[in-house]
Amino acid sequence: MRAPYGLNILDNCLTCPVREEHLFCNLSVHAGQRLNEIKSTAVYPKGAMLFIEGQQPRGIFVLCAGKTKLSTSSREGKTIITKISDSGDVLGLNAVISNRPYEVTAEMMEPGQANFIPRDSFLQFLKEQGEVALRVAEQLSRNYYTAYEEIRTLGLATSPSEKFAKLLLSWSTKTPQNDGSSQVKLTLTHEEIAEIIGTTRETVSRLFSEFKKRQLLQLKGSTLIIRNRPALEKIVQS
Amino acid sequence: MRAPYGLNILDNCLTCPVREEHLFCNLSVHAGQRLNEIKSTAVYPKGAMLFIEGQQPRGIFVLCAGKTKLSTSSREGKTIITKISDSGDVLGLNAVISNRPYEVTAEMMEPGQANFIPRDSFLQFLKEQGEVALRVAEQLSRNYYTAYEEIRTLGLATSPSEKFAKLLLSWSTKTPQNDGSSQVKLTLTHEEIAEIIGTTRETVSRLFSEFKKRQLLQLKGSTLIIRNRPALEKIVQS
DNA sequence: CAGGGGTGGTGACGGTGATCACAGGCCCAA
DNA sequence: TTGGGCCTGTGATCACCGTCACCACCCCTG
Repeated sequence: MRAPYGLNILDNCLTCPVREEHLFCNLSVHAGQRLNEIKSTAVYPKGAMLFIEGQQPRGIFVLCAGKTKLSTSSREGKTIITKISDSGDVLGLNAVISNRPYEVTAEMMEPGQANFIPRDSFLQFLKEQGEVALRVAEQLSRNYYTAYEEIRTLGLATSPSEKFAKLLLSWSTKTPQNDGSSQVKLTLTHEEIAEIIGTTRETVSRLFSEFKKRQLLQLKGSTLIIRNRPALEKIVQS
Repeated sequence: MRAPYGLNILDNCLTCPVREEHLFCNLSVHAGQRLNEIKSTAVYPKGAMLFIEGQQPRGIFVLCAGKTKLSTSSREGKTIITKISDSGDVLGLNAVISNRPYEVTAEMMEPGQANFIPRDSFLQFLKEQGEVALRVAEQLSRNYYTAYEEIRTLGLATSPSEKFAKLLLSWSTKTPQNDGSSQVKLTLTHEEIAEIIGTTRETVSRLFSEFKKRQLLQLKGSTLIIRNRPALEKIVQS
């Protein structure tokens, strides 16, 4: 019996869309074998925490199925979501490489599956496999650019509407239609969107109303239709 | 004739405080020699731009003398300063490694000197020298954590006073005195501080007044005396 | 079917910080 | 000495958005 998603990193690689950033795709046969020896697979329910901000790094997680919410919180309970990770993403890499505590909390947003590689085995693996070490450096560099984009969003955009528009655009680019609009399945609550753009649930709610009124977007059930990208880009301006 | 600061990376290494994060200190003799072959040194006036956000990466800069302001701007002209770099720091590393445009602008805040290593030579150098590649990965990882700290500051701290207190504390930790206070030479204008914490010059000015009144800090000429760290920490709370 | 938890809409209110405006200070160069 | 930049302080104003409050859903599960 077999889960519909691959239980094996290499298998999974074959089924997932080809993206260079998939750290462990297209490895040499030998490296792939070693990888399968040191990894273990687990299934997680919705709400499961892969790791929590501040914990010592136990290892890295390679997401096979399910979305994961990466977030960081202040003591008073304010939370910001820094990234929604998807199948194929590698989580906890920075913490493991630099041996510092996990800088975020990783929580499953839906039932899913992940491969786990313990820290020691992984570092050992890296020493043996030069080609993978290079991939890791590139991945770290990508993570850095993502973080920087976040800084620009939080620091340069002043109004919530600007950040909201930016978020909509980032969704929209993934599913372009030929008529200029695009559709996205909306899986986030207003609360979660608020935590992404750093505002309150009420404000997000009002932003949806406003943008609907201004014909920038449209909601059909849980699918979000983004009309008028140019207008959104004008709001963003940066 | 010789500048007071080292013209040579290795010389400079000897004169600068010993910190592991100095990428090119304590290398093997061979690696050091290669490094000196591919580097070139230049002196820069105040206001000089080492590189500008969006440019293709030409190479990395190792700062020998002078402070550098790293910043990113939006189209409308709003600017945030993400870091003040000091002697010993390596600039442009991420861009060079990942071959993406510089993500920030680096501007000399005072006259200074830097070693430049062209992209191609540097990448070649990395391939030859495994030990340095590892250092680079560690440095990238440190950069990432710095960026993350920035995200937490911008995203989680709500009021300007919170961010201001946080900034003061980050200065204060560098120069602890035995009585709990600490002194810092204040080299930034209110405008620049505003760009660091993402607010306006006027607000910074008012914050200084307020904090002086509350006995949190004191100004003697251009030296800033930070009294009462605990109170500042209470303001930060996160 | 009722009850309840999670979610979404919307009104009212008030604090806060951005914006504008202006005045005084400092430093350097002519 | 006298300008003219830049920097700093501070008042007045006002839009905006966070906060609180409440209600209407929707979808469970009992």
